[in-house]
Amino acid sequence: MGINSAAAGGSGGGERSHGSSSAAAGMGVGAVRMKKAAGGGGAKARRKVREPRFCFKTMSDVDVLDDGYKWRKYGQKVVKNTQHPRSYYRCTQDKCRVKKRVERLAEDPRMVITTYEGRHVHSPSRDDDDAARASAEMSFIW
DNA sequence: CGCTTTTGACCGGCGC
DNA sequence: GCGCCGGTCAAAAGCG
Repeated sequence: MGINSAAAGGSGGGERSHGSSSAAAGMGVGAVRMKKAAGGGGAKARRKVREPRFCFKTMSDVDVLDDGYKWRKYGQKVVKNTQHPRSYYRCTQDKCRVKKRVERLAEDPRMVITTYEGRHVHSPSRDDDDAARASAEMSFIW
């Protein structure tokens, strides 16, 4: 078995609670930053309502599992609370601004926390190809 | 050829 | 008031 989802609460989903303490200083700090060359910075006003973020604990040896979407890595940074680097992924779909955050646990390198932010606006590719069922097990949870 | 990936730098907001 | 952290963007290079 390559995939074992231990989503705490899974669908229940109240995962966004976050301990808040640990990384505390940082969790909700610099999250909204616009372009750096916005031209003097200014004129920036985004929706005050943010998409809920779903945290999922996935047990796998690889960082990214094919959940049916295409992801493009756009950044990697190391967090203090974690001894491993955190990876940032973004959906490359046409209008899908969904963001995915992958963090590796220090105590359990084989366990990774996948945080999905935003909602997809198109259907997964797996609906067309059965072969993609590689993660069919995952779809059960979704 | 197209797309993806990698690193660095910068900034934003909060905390103390 | 200042420092700190995390997060995102930008560009370039390599590969299929």
